[in-house]
Amino acid sequence: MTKTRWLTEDEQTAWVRIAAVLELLPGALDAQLTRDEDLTHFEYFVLASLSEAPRRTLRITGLASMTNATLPRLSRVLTGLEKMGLVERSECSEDRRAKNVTLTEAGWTKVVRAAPGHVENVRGLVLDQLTSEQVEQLSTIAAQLLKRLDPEGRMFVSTRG
Amino acid sequence: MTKTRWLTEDEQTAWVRIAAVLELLPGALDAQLTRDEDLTHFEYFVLASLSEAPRRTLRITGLASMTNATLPRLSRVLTGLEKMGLVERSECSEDRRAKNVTLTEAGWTKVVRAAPGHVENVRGLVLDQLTSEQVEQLSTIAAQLLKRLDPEGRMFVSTRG
DNA sequence: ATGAATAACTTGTAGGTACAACCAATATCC
DNA sequence: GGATATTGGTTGTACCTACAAGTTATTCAT
Repeated sequence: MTKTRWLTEDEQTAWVRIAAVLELLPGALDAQLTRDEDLTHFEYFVLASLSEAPRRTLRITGLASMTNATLPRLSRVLTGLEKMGLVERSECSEDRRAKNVTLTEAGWTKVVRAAPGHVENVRGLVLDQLTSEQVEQLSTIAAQLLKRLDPEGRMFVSTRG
Repeated sequence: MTKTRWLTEDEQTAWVRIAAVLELLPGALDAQLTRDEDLTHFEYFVLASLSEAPRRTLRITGLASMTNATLPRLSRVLTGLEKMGLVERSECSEDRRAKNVTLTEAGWTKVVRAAPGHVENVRGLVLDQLTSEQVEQLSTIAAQLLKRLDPEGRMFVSTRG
């Protein structure tokens, strides 16, 4: 138990700002999607992840890992998406304990329909608020933080394998 | 309805990383506080906000605005904190509709006790992962984003009035 | 083989948050 | 000064998420 290294004034200011962004940005992302597409950001992320997977299909455990969801949480979200007709569960031929989830045609249509508004929102809230140099800086910073937050790179799938 | 400006490859990479940080960092902040102090990050933030207020007292509406909480949410969280003996409600003399919340002595002790671990965590997860130049960059970037996310500066109280 | 440990999901239950409805007090308007 | 609108806060209800327990299938040791 060593002595606490308190924050300098600049660090304090930086952290207050960062914490505020962490508090506000997720809500702003959710708001647009629920308003326009009746999807939470998490549901959208699930659908988008499936849409990029080979055959638009993933194992449930794999999807949970990629989306940082617990298995119970994902299980229930999938049930909801299944009721909306956006995804389908099916047996996994390789491991009979496991199940696959597939994006249905309606699910694919939904993602395609939702993507432009979401992208506009991301631009409006973040990318267009910054210079391209700042976007570059933020990208580097985020990558740096993820070394600690996600050492195994669970949240990065095929992208730059 | 104009044509969508899709993300460039660099923007895409940046956004995937940012979204991952948004997903993972709040959980990591919560985890330490609930493990070590049995407080959610939001509860800690409420207590910390009170601890910095004059007379350690605030109007409930003001506190809700500062913490980006809805009134119902804050009301219930305060009930919980009150049951733990960390805060107290009292009548507001200026407006009899309103109520004040005050940090109790036990609440003050709790914040003082919780702060070092929380600060260490913030250092370990964020500040110490970056160069001081990057912290500076991130601070500027966050300020830039808050112009849009929090145009009235609700989440900034006395700090640099 | 057969029994123990583990893995992939699902479901029971509890706690948290949002939206809407509610009550009390103040401000407004004629 | 009395009806109406607005503000401050709490509570009812519904949904969502977490933790723990349960179910079925696989693996591994003997």
